[in-house]
Amino acid sequence: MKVTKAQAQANRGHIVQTASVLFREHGYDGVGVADLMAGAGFTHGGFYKHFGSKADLMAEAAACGFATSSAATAGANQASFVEHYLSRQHRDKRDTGCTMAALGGDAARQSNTVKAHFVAGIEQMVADLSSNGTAPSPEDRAERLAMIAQLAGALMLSRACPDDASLADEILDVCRTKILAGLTRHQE
Amino acid sequence: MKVTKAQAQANRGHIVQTASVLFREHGYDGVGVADLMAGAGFTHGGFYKHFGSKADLMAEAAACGFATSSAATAGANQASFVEHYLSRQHRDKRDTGCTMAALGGDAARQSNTVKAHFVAGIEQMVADLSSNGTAPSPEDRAERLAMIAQLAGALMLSRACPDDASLADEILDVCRTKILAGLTRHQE
DNA sequence: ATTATCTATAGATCTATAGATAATGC
DNA sequence: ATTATCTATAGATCTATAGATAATGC
Repeated sequence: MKVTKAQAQANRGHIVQTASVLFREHGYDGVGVADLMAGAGFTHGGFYKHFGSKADLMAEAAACGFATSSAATAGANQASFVEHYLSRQHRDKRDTGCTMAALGGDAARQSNTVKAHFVAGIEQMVADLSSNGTAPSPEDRAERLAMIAQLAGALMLSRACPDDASLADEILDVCRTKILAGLTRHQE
Repeated sequence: MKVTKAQAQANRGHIVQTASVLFREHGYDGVGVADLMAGAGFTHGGFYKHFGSKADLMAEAAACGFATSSAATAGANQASFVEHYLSRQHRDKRDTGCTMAALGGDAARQSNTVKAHFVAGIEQMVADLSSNGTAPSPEDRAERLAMIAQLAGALMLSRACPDDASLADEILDVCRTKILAGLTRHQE
């Protein structure tokens, strides 16, 4: 039954990663501890040897979700990032997509610990959207924060439409057009 | 125990209205049938004489939430609507605020019936933002949809920050500035 | 000896239903 | 006679804990 310390740590990490996926798919309240553990390949009893509570795992899972998104984002230029973010593929695959858009609404109802990870995730995205490593000017920072709000809002609203509603694609399309136009205007 | 037919209909409406508030505050999964009925002043057993299921009520509550928002929105000019939408008061009072921002993320995980009410709610907001009764031009429609996505995203992300995070206000401020600048530019 | 995981379960809560009650509506 | 509401409960599920098991780590 017992495993090596290294394996136990790996198992713990796997639970966090599984949770970050299942929470994005079903919401914080939509998946139970037993589901999370079963998804990671364990029985639910062992959960509390790894985490103090479900709320503790929610915080770690948020950080994990932001970290994987950031790894994928960093390095891409802004235009291609926007194209991907507002793609139908991203909208239709919530479980591995942006944590902000999938769980931002849920986060408002969670503890400050969970919320603090959302602040860090948003700041990380602002940083990832910098072409170089230097801190952005106040104008650039404002521009990026406003863009992030529009991206997350567009994705959330598009996902709130039934599959057959033309509005779902329309929201993505109008926001993509408008944001990309803003980027080229800004580059001049 | 029994009440008049008119009173029963009024009670039903009161349950829907209470639900639209409690759902916005706690999420669709965060409040149970017993809580909803207790909030409206009833015991939970009577619920199923009014509604077929909790999911049925969720759809009606969404429509109710959008209807009350629309009644408050219609008539205001775009700038003052934006000022109110991105105010700290609106952010800090989720239960009677915009249903889109409070439950958009939850709606993605609900039935197409619930989602259809979100489409209707978004279309209603587009219509309410028209100064006159005529249908907007494609350009105006795109402009409004993009603005709605940014408004809802900004509110959602601001609410996902801890109370003491300066980012919460910053998100509202940068989006307000940027949207209002766009409105005046567009009016020229 | 320690501990990661498993089996089993306590206690609370959730959706939904059944049957009683008491007032309306014919 | 009908029915809106209430009391009570069934059956499922949820978070968390207790104790057993079996392998690691000293």
